[in-house]
Amino acid sequence: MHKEHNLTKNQQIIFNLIDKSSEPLKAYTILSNVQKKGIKAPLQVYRALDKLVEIGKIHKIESRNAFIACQNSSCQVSKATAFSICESCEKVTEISNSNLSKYLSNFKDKAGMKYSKYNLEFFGLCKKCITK
Amino acid sequence: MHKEHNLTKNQQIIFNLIDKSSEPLKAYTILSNVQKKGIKAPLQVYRALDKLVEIGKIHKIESRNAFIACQNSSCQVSKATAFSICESCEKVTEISNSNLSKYLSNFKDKAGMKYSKYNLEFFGLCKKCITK
DNA sequence: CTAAAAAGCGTTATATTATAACATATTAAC
DNA sequence: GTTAATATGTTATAATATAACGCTTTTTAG
Repeated sequence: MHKEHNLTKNQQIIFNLIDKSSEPLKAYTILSNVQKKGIKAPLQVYRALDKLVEIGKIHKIESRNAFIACQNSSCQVSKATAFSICESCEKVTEISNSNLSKYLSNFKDKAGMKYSKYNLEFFGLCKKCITK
Repeated sequence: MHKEHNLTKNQQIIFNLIDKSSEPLKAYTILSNVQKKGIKAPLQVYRALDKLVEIGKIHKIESRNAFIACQNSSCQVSKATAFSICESCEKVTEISNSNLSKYLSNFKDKAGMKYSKYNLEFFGLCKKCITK
């Protein structure tokens, strides 16, 4: 079992929005969607995002500057993340593959660097978009 | 053999700067360093960067919004990139490991997506920083 | 060759993403 | 119940990136 994080009000509002979204959300999209709930400033959004990323409830898709909810119950802290990104429809899916994560977590480069984290983004066309 | 790209003046100026740098450079750092050479506006920098990325002469480190020269003669088009990033000194190295690239290029996820590209960033502490 | 297409350039303005700084409030730990 | 840590609200601003326009140069195909 992992530590339960009791989200604060702002964190909960923002997590709920991201969690129910079918696509990654950008910070200012989030802002415009939560203004009716009293979150008025970018910084309020970024602070909540920072915390949610830190505790692994959401992930940042670096190539898109957007955020999605963690779809992988085992990555409570986001130290090993992999995503597939459709370059046509922009659908993003978190990849949960123990073979892949094992391979990458054990990867050693020749420079002798000690890795504590990785992020992998695959790009291509999803099934739907291939046939278009 | 791959296609030789003749860089234009702006592209060459900017590539030279990135290539001789020991660390990833940000767009506005680049701008301030090439103003004496007549490149005055952000867009001139971004256009050159876009092209240099497209032809594989440089790569963007997504987590840092910064650019480094390709250190891997075989990746003329940047479709398969991997980097190690030291979270202490911010040193970035391009990983050139045929086992890794083979593994990732052949990776198939269960969603049946066809991948044409990937980018992997490892984070940790480099040898120097571990002992500090 | 040479005309047409493609790529690049220079410039101004502006959009988008993210953080600094400061005062106050809430929560958790002892 | 005081203290330390975390979170909040707010204003301002920094940092990153693109839109739109007109013009020039280079490449390509006939």
